[in-house]
Parts: sequence; structure tokens; C-alpha cells
Amino acid sequence: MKSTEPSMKDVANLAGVSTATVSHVINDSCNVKEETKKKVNSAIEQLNYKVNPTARRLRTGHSKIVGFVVSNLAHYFYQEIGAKIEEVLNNNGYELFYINSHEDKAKEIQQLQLCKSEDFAGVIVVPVNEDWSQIKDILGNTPTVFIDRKPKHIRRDVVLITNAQSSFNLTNELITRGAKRLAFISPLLDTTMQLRLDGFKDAIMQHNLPLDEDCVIFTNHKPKIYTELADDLEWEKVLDFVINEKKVDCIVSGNSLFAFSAISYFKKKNIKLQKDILFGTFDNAFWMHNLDDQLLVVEQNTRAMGEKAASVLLSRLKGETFIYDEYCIETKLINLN
Amino acid sequence: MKSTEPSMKDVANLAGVSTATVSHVINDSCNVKEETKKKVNSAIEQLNYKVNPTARRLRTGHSKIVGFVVSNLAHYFYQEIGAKIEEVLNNNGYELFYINSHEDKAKEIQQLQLCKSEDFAGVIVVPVNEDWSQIKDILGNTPTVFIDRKPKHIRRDVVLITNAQSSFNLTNELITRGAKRLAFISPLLDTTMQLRLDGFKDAIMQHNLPLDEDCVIFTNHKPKIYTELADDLEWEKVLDFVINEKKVDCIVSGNSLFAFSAISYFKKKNIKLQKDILFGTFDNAFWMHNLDDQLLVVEQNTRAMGEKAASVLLSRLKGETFIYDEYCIETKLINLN
DNA sequence: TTGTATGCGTTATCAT
DNA sequence: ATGATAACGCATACAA
Repeated sequence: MKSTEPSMKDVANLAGVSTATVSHVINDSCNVKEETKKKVNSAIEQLNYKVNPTARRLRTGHSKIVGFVVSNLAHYFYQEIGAKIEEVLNNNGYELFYINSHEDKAKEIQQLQLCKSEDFAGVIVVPVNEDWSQIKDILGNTPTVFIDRKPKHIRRDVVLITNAQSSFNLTNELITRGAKRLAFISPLLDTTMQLRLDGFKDAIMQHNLPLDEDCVIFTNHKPKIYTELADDLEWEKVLDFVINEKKVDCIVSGNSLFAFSAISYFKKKNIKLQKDILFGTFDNAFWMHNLDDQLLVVEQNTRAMGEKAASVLLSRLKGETFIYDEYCIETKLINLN
Repeated sequence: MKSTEPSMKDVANLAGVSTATVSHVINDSCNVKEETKKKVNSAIEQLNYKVNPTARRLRTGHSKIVGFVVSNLAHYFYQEIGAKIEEVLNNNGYELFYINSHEDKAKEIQQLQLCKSEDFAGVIVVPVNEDWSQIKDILGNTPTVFIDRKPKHIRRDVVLITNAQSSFNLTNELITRGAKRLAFISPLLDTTMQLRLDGFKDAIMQHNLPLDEDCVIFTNHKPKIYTELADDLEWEKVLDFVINEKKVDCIVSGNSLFAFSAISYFKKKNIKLQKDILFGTFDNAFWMHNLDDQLLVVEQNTRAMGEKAASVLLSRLKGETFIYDEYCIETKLINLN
């Protein structure tokens, strides 16, 4: 058991050619005679030679690795997106490493620096930082695609859903079902959530319903693991407030994390969804399917999102040039249970 | 905007020393005069110099990166473990990359080769392959810790839960509650599941209850995303069989993936858990907390598991030598809802 | 068509 | 205490 891997030199020696020729065979960067090609390939096989990606990277300055830097990897939604991204990238010779920024701005910056210094071919980012004026230089010209959130002060490809429109549709449906006094609640307010809020407000306005700004609530809840979201005291206070004091008859939830807390609250208080209170939320999360409650949800097409992000990145990796654009994926309004 | 990063040579030039000295300052591998150290450090600051990990890796043969190769990254359970691993490793100067093997044996092998060729400092693996006789050479002497599953034909550190004991306790409790005819059901049968099955059988034997081998069922279900697990036809057949034909009064579920399908089934058939049928399962999954059903679950201490895996790996990374051992983390039997 | 030679940015050996 | 230099494994410009 030798501890060191065979190098190109070993292959060259065995095949009786120079390392340059071996390199040319591997990358077919030159016309190599069929016969020598055979010799080299058989030597490669015989030694079980693998190119050393570190050396190659040092020389060329780039790798075949893409980083998927995610604000919260535990969010199942991103797993679905990631699986699709990985599939597309794998089919094109790239590997995907998942990196969890844990909704931590400083950590995200550090991880992006790592992606850069590791010469990743490109990155797909669910950004935590909103303002990228200070950050954009970190990645230099590393191809970058944002997904799910659009940061400010940087122009890159972005894959989103039709946030405002979807939120409008959701709210509109709830109003059609009789909602008169609506609340919009979500954890942190980012650009995506702002768009959802816009759609929410538009729908209310167009139905000439009152908009109570006190019922638009964002906490700056640090992301917790789901198991801590149930019985969350902060959310309880918020929900007590809008339901008992503000007497809302409908709650629109900005994402499935809040939805989880809210459903936990409703269960504890024995409030029946859609009967005692109207409720709609973003995300068609898997765990909603086993609930007894009826749910109205905005289903995001995670496969389409992942597919789009990966294919745009691939185009960039190939060196194609085209305007940085915003790709919006359609959603579907769905009744569960 | 220069496109190339400053190198050690730039720092050396600015500080008026040689690259060797700069290297010595950075790694304090030599006694460097305090004064020159100052000069070098200020040059580093001035140029915003960062060492190139690729070059360092090529030279030294190892990096500060650990790979967490997971059989199914979408499984929330592994996210909790991973978060703890990451915390411990970060505190010791290592970065964690998550890699999803998607329960695909060939893919896992390829990814392990990648970890090796990328000179990862070490890896923590939830293994998909059971037989490592052919695989163990891939990682060479890269420190490796297995978690959650113990592969065969390789001796390494392994972090598990007390599988057999926990399963015994779970089954025992269900029998105490009146179970007479029990089924054990799970997706794929791996070494971990075998231990859980052992505990299940032990409990049944010791209570002198009949053990019907037809009611021990493993399918070779490929892992699906959760959203596909509800309304899963294969599971429906299995459950119809044990309930209607075998007339079992109790089902023990090997993990939360099957539990999800089973609960979906019970809901559809309007079967009330613990009333119409006794039900216990491994995993205290977050989504169980919002169900109306009462659940008896084996809670795995994910933080302890992650903590142990990371700290053992760190010891290996430091070069400590000690026997490859099996670390078993205690579980807790819990009533939900 | 193939080989020679150089450099990518480090670290490490050996002088000085 | 510091510097010159070789080597890590590969890709490439250029020569042959």
C-alpha cells in the first residue's frame, strides 16, 4: 500500500511519453496520434491514475465544483431546490457542495470568501446579507446566481418566484372566502417578504378593505430548528395580539416556518383553521399533508427554480454573455386536506 | 480592480523580506524577530493578503475542510446532527461542506473519491454502502468517522445510538400498553435497522408473545422526497396487509420516513393512533408536534451524536492514536401530543 | 505529432 | 534569524 497517488509523471514513464503528451490526452488539447493515445490511456488504467484536482486548480485557477450557499439548509424547501440543482450540474460534470450559512451574515461572508479562495467554478446563493455593496467584490468574477432572495446593490442573475403576484392571489382568495380583517405575519423582513407584503396590500386595497398596519408583523426571530418553533412564546404573543385584540378573521403567513408555529398555536387554542379563522401561507411543506387542518398554500415549483438556477449558472460557466436577469417562476394556489 | 489576488511574493516585496520569512510568520514555523513579524503583518494587512489554500494544499497535502457525506441530506435529523458538527469544527478552525449521496451507492463512492482527491482533512459519513471491503482504500488514511450506520468490513470510529436497547424499550412499552400482535416496518434494512429489529424481537420473546416473521417488513424503497411519501401505494399495500390480514394491534416504525407514510395512511383510513392501533416509532421529528395523533417516539440526541462525531474526528485530526471504537448515545422514550 | 521548459503559490530544506 | 531554492502535480507556450 503506497501512500502517494500516482502522478502524471508516473503515467508518462509507463507509457514512454512526456507528461505534456499525457496532459494533452487527458484534456485532448492537441491532436495526439491514436496509437500513443492508446498507450497513455492504458497506462492510466493500469496505474489507476486520477488527475490531482488541486494541482490542476492551482494551474488553471478554477475547479469543477459549485457551492450552494444556503441561508438555512435545514429548510426542506431548499433541499428540494438543491436536489434539482445537483442533478443538472452533475449531468454537466460539476459537483455540488452544500454550505449552510445559518442566516448569519458574517458567516455567509466568510463562506463566500472560502468559495472564492477554493476557486469554485461558481456559486448559487440564498443570500442572508441584503446589502451586497460591500460583499460583491469578494466573489470577483466567479459566476454567481441568487435564488429565492434578491440582494441589493449587486447585479447578477436571480431566480425568484412571482412573489407579489402569488401573494396577491393568495390574499384575494382568502378575501373571496370572506376575510374582512387580515394580518400578514412572517419572520424576518427581506426583499422577498417585502414583495409578498406588497401583493397582500394590493389585494386588500382593491377590495376596499381596511389595512391595519399593526397587523403587519415581522419579528426578527433568529431561525430556530423546527422543534423549537412549536410553543414559541414570542409567536404566541403576536398571535394573541392579532386575534384577541385586533380581532382579525384571517392570517396570511409569509412562509412555512411561521406557519408551523401558527398551526401549533391554533392547535393549542383549539382554533379550527378556515372555520374559526381563515389561514393561508406560502410553501407547500411536506409536513402539512398529515395535518387535520385544511390549508390554503402557495406551492413553489422547486424543481423549476433549481432547474433555472442551475442552467443559468451553466451558461455563465460556459462563458456565454447575456444580460443579468430576474427569472420569476410561477406558483400554484393549492388546497390541502 | 485587479483580477488576481496578491500572493506571498507581493507581501514579501512590500515587507522587504523573502517569501520564506512571510511563510514562517504566517505559520510561525520558525523564530522570527518581533520586528520583522510586525513588518510582514502590516504588509499582509495592507494588501489584504489571504493565503491561497489551493497552493498550500498542493504543497502540504491537506486542507482545513471536513466533508459531511450524508445518505439523505433532506432528512431533518441529519441537519440537526450537522449543525452540531459544524459548530464544533468551526470552533477548531475547520470548515464543513455538506455532500448529499442520495442513498446512491455509486454516488457515495464517487463523492468519497472527491473528498480524497480534494485533500479534505477528514470526513464524517452516514454510509450508504454496507460493505466497505472494496471502498475502504479510497479514503486512504483520511480520518473518517461513521455516524448513524455502521458499515461492514472496515474498522473506524462509529457513532450510533443504542439501537437495540432503544428498540427494546419502545417495544416493551407498547406491550405494556397491551400490544399482543406486533409488526416492525421500515424502509431499507441496514445494520442499524437490524439492531432495531433485534431489540424488537427480544422484547416480544421475553413477553412470550408470538413473533410473526411476515409482520417484519422492509421494502427497498428508494428514498423519496417527503411530499411523495404521503399516499404512497407500496406502503398502503403493506399496511393493509398487516392490519387487515395479519390483524396486528401494534406497529413499530423503524424511522420517521416510514412513520410519515404510516400516519398519512392512518389518517386516510380514519384509524386513531393508540386507540385503534398502538404505534411507536424512532425519531422525534419536528412535524410530529403538530399532529393530533398521540405518538410514542424514540428521541435521538442529535446534539450529542454530532458533538461526539466531531470531537472524535478532531482527535484523529490532531494525530492522537486510540482504538477505533463504537460510541453509543442514549435515547429517550417520549410521548408526543 | 510530441517534447522541453516554465510557472501557478505555497512549504520546507538547507544554507548563510 | 533570514534567504535562496527545490518541489508539490499539472497545463501550456513554444520548440522540435
